[in-house]
Amino acid sequence: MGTTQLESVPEPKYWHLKTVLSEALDSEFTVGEILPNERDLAARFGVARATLRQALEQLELEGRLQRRRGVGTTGAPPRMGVAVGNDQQVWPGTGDDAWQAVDCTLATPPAVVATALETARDRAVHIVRRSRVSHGQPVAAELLYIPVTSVPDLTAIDTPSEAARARAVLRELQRLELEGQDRAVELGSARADDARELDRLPGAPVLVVTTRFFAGGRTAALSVATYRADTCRLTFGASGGVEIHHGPERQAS
Amino acid sequence: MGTTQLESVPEPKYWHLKTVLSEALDSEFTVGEILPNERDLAARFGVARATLRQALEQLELEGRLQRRRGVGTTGAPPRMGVAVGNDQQVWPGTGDDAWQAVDCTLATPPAVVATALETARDRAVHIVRRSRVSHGQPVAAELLYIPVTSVPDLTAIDTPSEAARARAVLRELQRLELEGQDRAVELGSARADDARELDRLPGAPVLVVTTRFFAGGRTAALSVATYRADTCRLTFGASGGVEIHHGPERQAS
DNA sequence: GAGTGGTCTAGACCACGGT
DNA sequence: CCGTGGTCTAGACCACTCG
Repeated sequence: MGTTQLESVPEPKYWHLKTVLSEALDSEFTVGEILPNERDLAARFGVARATLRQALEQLELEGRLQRRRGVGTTGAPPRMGVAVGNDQQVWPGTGDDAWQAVDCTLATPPAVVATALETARDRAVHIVRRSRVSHGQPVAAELLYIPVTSVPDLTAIDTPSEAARARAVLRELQRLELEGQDRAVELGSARADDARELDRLPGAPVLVVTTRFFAGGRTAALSVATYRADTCRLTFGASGGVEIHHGPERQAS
Repeated sequence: MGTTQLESVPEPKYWHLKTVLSEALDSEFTVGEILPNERDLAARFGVARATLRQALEQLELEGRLQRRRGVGTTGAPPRMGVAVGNDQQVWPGTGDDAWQAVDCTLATPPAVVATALETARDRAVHIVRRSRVSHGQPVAAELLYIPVTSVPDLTAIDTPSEAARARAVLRELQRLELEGQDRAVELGSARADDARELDRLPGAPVLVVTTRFFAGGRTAALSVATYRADTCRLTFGASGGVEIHHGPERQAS
């Protein structure tokens, strides 16, 4: 690689650093290999640690590396494809292995959820927590809001565990006829509890997938699933997702 | 002798700041209103500017506010829903209002694209650039890679503009029978050219939507679309979804 | 206890948008 | 020109993991 050409508009240092490190990751480091610590790297490049960190943050955001406090910085494997929607629309928990029910509580939903459900603010809803694991790693945490009116026949429960109660609610929900659903994806940052479940620090970037389930002319359930943005590539559609994709570089203009 | 401290986990300052500011945005500021500059805010909260900025960065990531160099920091409108996939699978540029063709070049694709297209590294592809505007704002930039073999009958062109050539390629592509498509969403950071087109700084967070189009048993085209993550909520509407949102025509200032 | 990444400070200068 | 956010520095201390 040549020397950087001096430009009329100087490139920020951290941006140039990011490029250099990215290339080094491609050529000189293997996945999982730990690279020098931040103080050494900063010294090696002749920049302040904060500047070096700015580059590392971007690379972590792009899923190129992984940093763990007390341990070090390692090269990251390519993002895993996580199927989040096949064409068929189904209730949550249907023939599903990907998600695992955790627990279930009965509470009044936050304001945003209430409006999305078109329910009164003070109507209680079931809140089912589920978690999703892929390739041995936690990849998503979900909160499923189900108005009590959607599962009226839910028998008074005498279940051994929270998880069992969650499954009972889902089973009841599946008896309704699903009329349609609706999905949105946006960027967010992990709340404290989600962060813990996803093994990340609070504020870590996440992809929030919001799904509305329609039945009986109403919104019968609302799912808010937060996926680790650094390790996941959300896939929609038929095939099982093949290609990875990082990368810069296009021909010059 | 230790006195046991119950709240032994101190919340980071920037995290607390973020919460306070977020509440202030909800109650005390209207959309578009400019809030005090960073130096004032930092002084007001008794923290260093860098710490204050850490909080602002998160809020910007979540689409709560918008910062522009030389201007200031303003409250942001709710994210706009951007339809990125209806169930029907169609070729790009079909009955299309959302996207606008910009130009078209012929070049060899980057390595990642070549493998995704299952084409030889040195085979040229058409690269069509398109941009998408919603509510008067640029929201996405797209690169469409189309192997020359997908549009063999493309006549030697004598078009007045680059944009016209782009449209010609798309028209030719639409003559094939679309056998299926494949989508993935992941987090990325804007390359320099995309950033310019999206009116953001390089490195700004973007949602990268990769779509593969299948025809004739091959991947006939590959679309890589980068959406502004701060202002966009990608919707995959299926049903007769009730999408609202709001082009709030507030007075220009 | 040693070493790692995470947080925080108090400055400085730069690039940009408006006047 | 001025004021804004963007970049950068050279330190410091904290929280965590591991041997």
